Amino acid sequence: MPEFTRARAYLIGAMSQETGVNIETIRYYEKIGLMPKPDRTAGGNRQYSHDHLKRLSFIRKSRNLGFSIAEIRSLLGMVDQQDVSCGDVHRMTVRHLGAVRDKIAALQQLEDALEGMAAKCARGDVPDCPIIDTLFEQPEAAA
Amino acid sequence: MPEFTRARAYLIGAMSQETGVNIETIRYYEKIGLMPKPDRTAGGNRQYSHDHLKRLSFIRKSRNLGFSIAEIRSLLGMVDQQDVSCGDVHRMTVRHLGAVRDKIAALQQLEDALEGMAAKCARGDVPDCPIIDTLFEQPEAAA
DNA sequence: TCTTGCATCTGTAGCTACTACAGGCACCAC
DNA sequence: GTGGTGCCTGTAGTAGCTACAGATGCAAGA
Repeated sequence: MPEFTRARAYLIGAMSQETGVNIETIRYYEKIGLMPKPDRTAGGNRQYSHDHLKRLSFIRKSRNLGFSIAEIRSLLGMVDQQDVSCGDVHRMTVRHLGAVRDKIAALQQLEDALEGMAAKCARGDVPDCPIIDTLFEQPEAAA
Repeated sequence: MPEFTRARAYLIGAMSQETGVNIETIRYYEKIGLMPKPDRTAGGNRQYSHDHLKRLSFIRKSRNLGFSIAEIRSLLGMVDQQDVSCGDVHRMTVRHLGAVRDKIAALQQLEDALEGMAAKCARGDVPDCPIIDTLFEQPEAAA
């Protein structure tokens, strides 16, 4: 990649285009301290460097992987302190993987229940719907 | 079930106990119009009937099945108007089932990606972490 | 030079579905 | 009458944005 590309400065619209992160979201990340305050042009517009771009792309990817803002903050904290221990990152990833698997299991249970309900239903214009009946049954013990 | 049980009145704490819905949440459902305003005791406490209990239990079950408040509102709207067409309910259920399946698929993709990342990682106290490297790669085209 | 139009600015309010609190009553037992 | 519990209202906080309003910046065309 040619040098001038790396040295280029980006306005917020370009950042948004390059990373797919909404302009408002970029400003929001700045506000909550996930992105550092960038330089400004003479007129007051934000001016980003290639490093900013890489960082925003990191955040975007991590968000896509389902990491919370708090988790990304710790990941970036490690990066910022140049104190990246692979063990720590691995632990966070595995913990997160566990949470994702739990979510999948819960949704699969839900899928089964919904399938069962849909199968019971006559679909027609009948007034008595087994789905509604199911939902209107006696309350169970508190979950 | 004996008649006196059906005729009994419940205070908000009892409603919460019977259904497992938080007291604050019950008040919140009243505020947003999902639960009707109940009678009050002389002292001003909410007093619920068995019908209220059934309705709240319906809401709770539907929430557990992942229906949004808006979806529950339409389900209850049909019930309230005694206009429950099984076809409509079935359509809502199937649409919701589709959304749940989409979410499962997305999470499974995420699971794969996280597994891949975790597997690449040496776990040790090495400074160069492949997980971080992966996340810090060039930005892709906007998604 | 003026105008047009797009990009960007700040700041605030809204979204979902709750949850948590503060400060105050009602009611009961002792 | 005092203590404890349950309930009341109203407001603010949570996550992670998104959507405005109203004011500028800036570049290109007439």
